[in-house]
Amino acid sequence: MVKMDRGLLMPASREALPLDRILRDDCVRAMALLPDKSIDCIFADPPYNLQLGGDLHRPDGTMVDAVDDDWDKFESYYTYDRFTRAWLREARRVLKDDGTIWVIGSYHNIFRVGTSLQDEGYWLLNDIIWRKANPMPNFKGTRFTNAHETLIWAAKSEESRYTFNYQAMKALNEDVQMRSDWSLPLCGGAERLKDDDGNKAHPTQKPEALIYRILLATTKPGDVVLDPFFGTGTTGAVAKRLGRRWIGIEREAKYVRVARERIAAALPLDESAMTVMPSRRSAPRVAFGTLVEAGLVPPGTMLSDARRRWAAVVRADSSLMHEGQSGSIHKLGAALQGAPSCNGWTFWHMERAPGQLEPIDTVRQAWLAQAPAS
Amino acid sequence: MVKMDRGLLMPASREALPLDRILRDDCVRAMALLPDKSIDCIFADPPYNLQLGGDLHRPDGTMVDAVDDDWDKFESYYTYDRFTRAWLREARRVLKDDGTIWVIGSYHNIFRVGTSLQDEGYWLLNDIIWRKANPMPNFKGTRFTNAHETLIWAAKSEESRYTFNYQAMKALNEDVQMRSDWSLPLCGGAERLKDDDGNKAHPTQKPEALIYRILLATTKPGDVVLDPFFGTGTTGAVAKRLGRRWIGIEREAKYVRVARERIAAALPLDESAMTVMPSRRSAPRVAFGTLVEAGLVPPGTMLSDARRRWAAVVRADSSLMHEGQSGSIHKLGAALQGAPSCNGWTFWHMERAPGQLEPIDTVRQAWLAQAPAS
DNA sequence: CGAGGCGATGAATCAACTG
DNA sequence: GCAGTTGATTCATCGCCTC
Repeated sequence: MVKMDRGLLMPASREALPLDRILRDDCVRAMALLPDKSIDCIFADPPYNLQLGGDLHRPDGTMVDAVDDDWDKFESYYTYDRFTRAWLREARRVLKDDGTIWVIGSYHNIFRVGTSLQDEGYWLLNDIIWRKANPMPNFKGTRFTNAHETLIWAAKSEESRYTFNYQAMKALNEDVQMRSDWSLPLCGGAERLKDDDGNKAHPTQKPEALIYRILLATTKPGDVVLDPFFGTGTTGAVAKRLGRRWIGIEREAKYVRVARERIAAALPLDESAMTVMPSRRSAPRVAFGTLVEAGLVPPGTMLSDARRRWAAVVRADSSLMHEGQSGSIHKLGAALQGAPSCNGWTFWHMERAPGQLEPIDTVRQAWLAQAPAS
Repeated sequence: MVKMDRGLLMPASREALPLDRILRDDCVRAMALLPDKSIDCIFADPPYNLQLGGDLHRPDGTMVDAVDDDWDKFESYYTYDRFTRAWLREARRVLKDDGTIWVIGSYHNIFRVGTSLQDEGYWLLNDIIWRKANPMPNFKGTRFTNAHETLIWAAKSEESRYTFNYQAMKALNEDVQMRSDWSLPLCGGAERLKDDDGNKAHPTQKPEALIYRILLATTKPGDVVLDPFFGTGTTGAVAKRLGRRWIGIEREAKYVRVARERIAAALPLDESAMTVMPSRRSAPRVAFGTLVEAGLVPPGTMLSDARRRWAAVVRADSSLMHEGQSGSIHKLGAALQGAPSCNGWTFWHMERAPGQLEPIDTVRQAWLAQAPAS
C-alpha cells in the first residue's frame, strides 16, 4: 500500500494503473492520480520553448512551417523552469526507486531540463545525442546547422539499480558498445502521420527507431512505460510492439484521437525488422578540412596534379588557391580542367618525399585507418 | 574611453591589454583587471568535477569540501553555480558587444553552465557536439559509452552581430554547411604534452583541431581571444598559429610553465595560408545600373528566370519590365514569384550563347574581377 | 519497369544597410 | 528608431510524374 499525497491509501499494484490507455489531461494533474513508485520508465518530450521570431523563408522563397503552437509558448525562463520542475517532481514520485527517466530537448530548453533534473534529486546517467541524418539546413548561413537533439537519461537517485540491457545494445551496434551518439533519420515518409488535409498531424513527431532503442536499452518486457507528453503516441506504439505496457498523457483531443488509431493498428513486430545496423551512409564522412585541421595537410602546403600542370596552395579553411582562383579540392580541380566535376581526392597530389607525388587520398586512407569513423 | 565598474576611467585600447601573455591568477580576479568590452572571443574549459573535490574553488579562491551525501550534493551544485555565474558575469563584462563565448563541458556540468549562460543574459547560438572518434570504453558495461562532449556557443545578447565565417566552415566541410556535430579524435600521440616523468602534463588537454575550428569559424585575424582556464595553452598555441592575439589565465604555476614553452615553439602560418573563403556579404556592392551603364547588360536585353517561366526586358534606367509590371531586378523577381523578397542577381539570367542561360551574377563577378576594389 | 527530374519539407531562437 | 531597399542563402529524403 502506498500513501498518496492527498492522504488516501491506494494499492500500488499493477491493477490500479490505467495500463495501455491514454489519459486526456494536463500531465501534472494526471500523474497526481497515479500511485507512488509504480512506473518502470518515463519517456518525456516536453515543449522546447523555441522562442521563434518572425517568418523564415527558404532560398527558393517558400516559407518554413515553424512550430508556433500555443503549447510551446512560455513567458520567461522562470515560467518554463516552474513548469519543468512541477512535472519532474511528480514524475519522480511515480517512478519506482530503480526506474529511469528519459527527456529529449534542444539547446533552447535542454540545459534548463538538465539543471532541474539534478536539482530535483535525479542522478544523470548519460546524455545521448540524436544526430539527425537529414536535418533542416540553416538557410541564411548565420550559424552551424542545428543537426542534433539531446536526450538525458537519469536514474531516480545515485543508489538506483536501474535496468540497462548492455548486451542488447552491443548486439544492435555490430558487437561494439553502444555509444552516446546515435545517428538516425528524421521521422518522415510513411511513418509520418498526416491529418485529413494531408498536413502533418503533429509538428514534432519522433521517429520510432529512437524510442525503440530507448525501450530496448532500459526496460524489460512487461515493464510499464509512462509518457507524460504523449502527442501522437510513438511511445505507445513502440511499447506495444516490444511487449511493454504503457500509459500516455496528452492534453489535446486531436492528438489523442490520432494516437488511439495508430496504436490500435500497431502490430507486435519481429525484432529483426527494427534492428537496423548503422548504415555507412549515415555515418559521418571525412572531409578534406579534417586533414587540414589535424595537421596532416597543414595550411600552406603546395598541391599539384599528377602531371604538375597546375599547383595550388592549401589555405586555413582547406580551400585551395591558384592564381586568384579559389575553391574546394573538387571545385578548383574541375575549374582548372574545364570539366563539370572532378574528384579532388585523386586529382590533387602532395610531395611527401622529394620528387614523389602522392594523391591526397592516401592521406585520407591513413587517417581512416588510424581514427575510424565509428 | 570606457568606464570600468570600479569607477576608474581606463582606455579600452588594444595597448591596455596584456596581449599574448599568461596571467597566473584566479580567473575572476584576473578578468576584473581587464577593461570593459575589450575581448572578441572567449574560449573556456572550466572545471566540472563536482564530487571529486580539489579542483573546485569558490570565487574568493577558497576550496569547496568534497562531499558525498544528498544534502551536500545540493550544496555543491549551488556552489558550482555560484562559481560559474561569477566567472560568466566577469567574462560578459570584458566581452565586446559583438563578441561570442565558447564553453565546453560534459553532462556533469554543461546543463548548469547552459542555464547560467541564459540567466546571465547571453544568447545561445548553437550547442556543438564534439563526437570523439576514439573515446574510452565503458568498462563496467553499465551505461552507454560516454563518447562526446558538448560545447555551447553564445553571443553577448540577442542583438549581437557576431562573427561567423560561414564560407570558411563550408569550405572545411566539402562544400556543405558545417553541422552542429563534429567528429574529431582525442588529443593523443605527439600532440599530448608530457611532464618530466612521462605522465600527461594535464588531465583534460583538448585537441588543437577542436580549437582550430572554433577560432577559424568565429574570429577574424587579429582578434583578441581570452581563455580564462588556460591549462597547457592549447588556445594560445592555435591562436598564434592562426594569427589571432590571445590572453590566457591560469592559476597553477606548473601549467603556466608548460604553456609558455609550448606556445613559444608554435609557428604562425604565413599570410597566404591564413586567408579563408571570403563571405559574399563583405564583398563590395555593385548596382545593377552600373552594369547597364557600362554596356555589359545593354538596355533592351531580355532576361528570364532559370526555367524560362518569366521574361523581362532591361530598360535604360536598369529597371525591368514584364507585361506592364516593372521594378528593380529584386522587386520584379519577388513580385512575379509571389515571394516577399528575391535575389535578382541569381534569379535573372541572360542568354550569352544560344540556348545557354547564365545568371546575371556572373556578369557582376566579371565586373568585380576587372575593376579592382575601391 | 527503371531512371531521372521536379517539388515538397523537417522542433529554426536564420540579414544588413540606408535614409 | 523605424521603414524601405538590397541581396545572401539549403541538405537529404521521399513521393510523384515523365520519358
